[in-house]
Amino acid sequence: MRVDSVPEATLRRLPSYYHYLLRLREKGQELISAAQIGVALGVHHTQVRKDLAVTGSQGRPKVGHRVDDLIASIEEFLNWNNVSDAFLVGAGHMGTALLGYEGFERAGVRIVAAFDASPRRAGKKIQGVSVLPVEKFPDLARRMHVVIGILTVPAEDAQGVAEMMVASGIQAIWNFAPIVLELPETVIVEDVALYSSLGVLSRRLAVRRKSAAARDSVRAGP
Amino acid sequence: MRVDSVPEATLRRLPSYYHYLLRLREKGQELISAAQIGVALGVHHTQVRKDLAVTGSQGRPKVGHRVDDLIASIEEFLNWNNVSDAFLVGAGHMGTALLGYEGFERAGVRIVAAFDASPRRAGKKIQGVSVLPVEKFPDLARRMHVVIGILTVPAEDAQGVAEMMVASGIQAIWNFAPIVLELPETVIVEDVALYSSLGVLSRRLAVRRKSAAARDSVRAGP
DNA sequence: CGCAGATCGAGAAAATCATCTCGATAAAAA
DNA sequence: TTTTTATCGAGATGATTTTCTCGATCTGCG
Ligand SMILES: NC(=O)c1ccc[n+]([C@@H]2O[C@H](COP(=O)([O-])OP(=O)(O)OC[C@H]3O[C@@H](n4cnc5c(N)ncnc54)[C@H](O)[C@@H]3O)[C@@H](O)[C@H]2O)c1
Ligand SMILES: NC(=O)c1ccc[n+]([C@@H]2O[C@H](COP(=O)([O-])OP(=O)(O)OC[C@H]3O[C@@H](n4cnc5c(N)ncnc54)[C@H](O)[C@@H]3O)[C@@H](O)[C@H]2O)c1
Repeated sequence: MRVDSVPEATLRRLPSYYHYLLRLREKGQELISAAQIGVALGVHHTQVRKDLAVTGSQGRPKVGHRVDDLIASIEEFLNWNNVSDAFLVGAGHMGTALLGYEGFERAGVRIVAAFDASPRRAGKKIQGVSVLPVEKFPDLARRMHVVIGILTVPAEDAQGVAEMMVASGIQAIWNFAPIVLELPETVIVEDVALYSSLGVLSRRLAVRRKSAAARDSVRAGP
Repeated sequence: MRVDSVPEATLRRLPSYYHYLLRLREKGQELISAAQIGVALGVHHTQVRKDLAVTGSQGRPKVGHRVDDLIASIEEFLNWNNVSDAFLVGAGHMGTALLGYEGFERAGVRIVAAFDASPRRAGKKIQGVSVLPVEKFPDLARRMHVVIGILTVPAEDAQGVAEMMVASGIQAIWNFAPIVLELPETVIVEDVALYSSLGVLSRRLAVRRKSAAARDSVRAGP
């Protein structure tokens, strides 16, 4: 029996519903229909219903869903109401940006310490989070029962650091390095593939230019 | 006739092949089979073949593909060999991290200027890139024919800034804010949904914990 | 030179994901 | 009260993506 039979695509859309709903709540709106969500976020309304259904939230005909309920359901479904501690390794450009961000707490993650191999970085504090020598990671991770690791080291160091994380009890890795980590299947790895996103953008732009050029040459006459 | 009939999933996998191939080349490897790529990156080998096929690259039976050829094909397909200029708006934490990153040039994008609304930031240089007052964006974008915009402002400012970008001739937006932008369909928007990725991670971890707990309670006896 | 083994690539089959259809339901209007 | 209307949710249909199957091709070895 599959415990987790929720489509990955659904999982990826839920956070976007969530942020939209937060904005609605801020504006004081109490009710919302799947159709409205769909229009705002560019998703088909039946898809929105299916997505919301997996969180267990129910809507009422003619009324829609209570914004508060939806927010709570999504939070519970994603486990965003229980904040977990996380360790970050690689306090460079990207690592620093993540450390300075308050938004992750609402997404169930609190970065409680950062680690770096460079003596230049270790010892400092970034946004109130201490940067420690990476050698201290294993011991601290075990003692604090930290199971989430955030990986922001250069690609060539990523595999090694990831193995160290797993050996220290880390169960899930949020990986920013452009490399596919080879780890035991039991470890959850989520890649932030910035290049993928750039690839899509670049390709779309190139196709657009090409078809524009083709149109122009047709217009000019063959 | 659809010009761009390439699955989005393929587009997203290509950069990961690309980085893997770069590492192979560095190690001096000249040939590679689809099966080997598949094993290394966790993709089915027939899928790898289909993906590589869209770039126009051909392999030879019994030998595989030339690493150099594959790299060149992917670069050409994604238009990563033509570097385009880009403007970034929002020189905060995330914006600064992106400005400090040399890797984007290999992905066809060069950030040539940054813009910010805060007088504290405007006027400085970050990693050699000038930060200008955001008011200068429209004029400069037109004059320099910049068509790519990178959006790293807070979510509540994102829609407004995006509209300003589009009004200034921007055709593609790389959006880091957790909001779905409402723009003309002709504008290419690529969302870097960091929260989506965190949602997947969080959910997987929660499911894992739940099933572990269930197992334990069964073991303890019903 | 002919055969064995590895690999490719095209097309069929299967799985997954998105959209469409429709009856049910609750609120509001007649 | 009855009708109308907006919305939900379940199941059928359709589209897309992934995996399977198989014949073709190329290299190296006997
Ligand atoms: N900065 C970006 O905008 C950006 C964009 C896309 C991807 N990335 C990826 O994110 C990762 C980090 O990028 P960055 O720009 O922050 O790099 P960076 O060089 O600024 O930071 C890397 C940090 O990791 C530390 N480090 C190196 N090896 C280590 C080890 N073994 N243990 C602990 N710490 C170690 C370094 O001391 C440094 O502080 C890279 O893999 C990069 O490809 C970054
Ligand atoms: N930092 C992160 O790790 C992180 C993670 C996920 C998402 N994000 C998203 O990225 C965006 C930026 O985050 P950040 O942490 O860099 O925020 P930040 O506050 O550090 O930076 C935002 C910058 O935008 C500037 N700005 C605000 N309004 C502007 C306007 N109208 N025109 C021009 N500049 C303007 C501000 O002056 C500031 O310098 C946010 O939408 C955030 O949700 C950031």
